[in-house]
Amino acid sequence: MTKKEIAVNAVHALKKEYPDAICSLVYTDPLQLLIATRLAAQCTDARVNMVTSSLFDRFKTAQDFADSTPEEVAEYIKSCGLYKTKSKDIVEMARMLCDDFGGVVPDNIDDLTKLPGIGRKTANLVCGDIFGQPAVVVDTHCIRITKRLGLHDLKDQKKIEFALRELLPPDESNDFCHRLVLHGRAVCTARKAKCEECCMNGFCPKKI
DNA sequence: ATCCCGAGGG
DNA sequence: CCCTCTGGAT
Repeated sequence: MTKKEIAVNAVHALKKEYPDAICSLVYTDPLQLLIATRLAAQCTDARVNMVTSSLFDRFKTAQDFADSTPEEVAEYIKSCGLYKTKSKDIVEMARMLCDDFGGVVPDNIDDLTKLPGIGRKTANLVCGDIFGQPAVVVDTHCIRITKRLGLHDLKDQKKIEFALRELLPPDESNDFCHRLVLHGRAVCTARKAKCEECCMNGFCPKKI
């Protein structure tokens, strides 16, 4: 089976298994998704949702964050880990949003990745979920599962993103990535993948 | 001990 | 490419 055939099979199998490709991060506007995704680094989204609940109660706009300090933001997000860089990034990002983007979250990868702490994963997620653009969100689950499926044997996140872009239908890629996260948590887990109950067991080469 | 919807620097 | 940042859960 070619990589493209495996990719098409995977898209269909996951669509059937997870009909709604839900983002499990809780947010009500673009800025909240931007921040929640930044907080998700090396942290479960369940915990991210716990801290953003009170964080977004205290800070409503980019200006609110810009007027604060990394020290204050850190108090809210400490339990997410990596809190020094995250809190610094969030305040500096908010200040750049206010200074250079009118306090509005930009709608393209190039501008988003100019923001401190915003890399390709977060930028793609925002472009896909907020602005409805074709996006390939390469996170830890995406990297692991697509590798096991034999869709690539790469390590560099950006290379994986572009490799998958060649294999996935543009209008399917965003939902596909969301479903990889759901599948990565429930079945194709990092430690002991539950291949017996996997909907892709029939065609996955299991390159674990 | 190892992993969690990463990003930036060397 | 690699490493580091970090608390919490398993």
